[in-house]
Amino acid sequence: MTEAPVLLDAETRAHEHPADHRTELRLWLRLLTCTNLIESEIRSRLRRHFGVTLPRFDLMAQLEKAPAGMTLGELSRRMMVSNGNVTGLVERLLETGHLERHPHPADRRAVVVALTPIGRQMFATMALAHAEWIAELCAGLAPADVSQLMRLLGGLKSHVKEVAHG
Amino acid sequence: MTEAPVLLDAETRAHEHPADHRTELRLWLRLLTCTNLIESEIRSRLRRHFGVTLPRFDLMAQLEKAPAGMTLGELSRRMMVSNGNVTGLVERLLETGHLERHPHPADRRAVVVALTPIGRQMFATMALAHAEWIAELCAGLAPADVSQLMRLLGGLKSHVKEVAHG
DNA sequence: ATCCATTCTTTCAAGTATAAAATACTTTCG
DNA sequence: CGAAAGTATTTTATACTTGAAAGAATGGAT
Repeated sequence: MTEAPVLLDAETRAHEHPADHRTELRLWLRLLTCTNLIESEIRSRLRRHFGVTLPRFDLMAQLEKAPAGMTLGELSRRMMVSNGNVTGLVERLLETGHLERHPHPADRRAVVVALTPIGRQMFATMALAHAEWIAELCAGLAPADVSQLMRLLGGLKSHVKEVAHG
Repeated sequence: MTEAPVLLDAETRAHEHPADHRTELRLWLRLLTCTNLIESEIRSRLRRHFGVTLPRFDLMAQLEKAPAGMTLGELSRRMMVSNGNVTGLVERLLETGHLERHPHPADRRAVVVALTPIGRQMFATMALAHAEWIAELCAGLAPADVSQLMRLLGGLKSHVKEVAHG
């Protein structure tokens, strides 16, 4: 079974000697760990300080950026979650008075939801704390590290989008 | 409202002029987006190719690394999810014959679960595909980028752990 | 030997999430 | 106009997840 060493380009080599991709796996694991650590810390602080869940905070954050409101489908796309999920989240936020519904001016299928004044006020308070928490959690990185990370993750993000949807 | 410029250390400045932390927020958003994009792509491929959910794959991946099996608590810690969550996942994997239970040799409170031969075989197949998918999704990064990212995320991870638990 | 804090698992309720099918509406084009 | 194609939302079913509480077992201290 011994073979003479042969020069091969990268693609051929990958077919002949299937790489174990160990490095990429470790990177993915670390990326996942970082995200999970931050996310669960934020989740528990939101609950402790404001009695709010992270998905609800995220939904309100999207609406804050659209003062005129947004359709459920638009919310679903921006939050990168399923339609049915958004329906349920909106229902609960309507009950608590943070959101209000309007008919879509042009499209009778669509519903537009927007923050109520109370919801907007509530979100403003939470967003301030949230930004400080994120900064605190990222404080281990020097400013140069932050921009390095932005750049590298930007490249990763656009490549993943290509692979996934392209 | 004009003020004479004053030299302040970082902490004082943060109190006087509460920073908006825009950069850190953008970094967090991008980190989250990258993770979610990859995760949902992997999730849908696992379902399409193997009819398996990501949580179940993750659980099997932990058990693969411990041929003698593992207690539920240990699984819960390594997967960074709640105890009750693991109980449910294990139940379903027992039903499908991928896992088996043994009493813990020394501790009667604990339950040890391990992959069955079928589970191990199944996981081996999936793990191979999974590693290739991750490598494909990371292919946008040069090898130097990968190690840069590893280093930067490593720093972030340890700092977050300190802030969260320390 | 008994108490007690801790650890391990299960259970429960509420909430979050997906996928797939169903329903309702709009636009386009014949 | 009216059918077809496409878009928007809801519904349904199932699965995942957490947080909290409860029960069983352990190990150490008295």
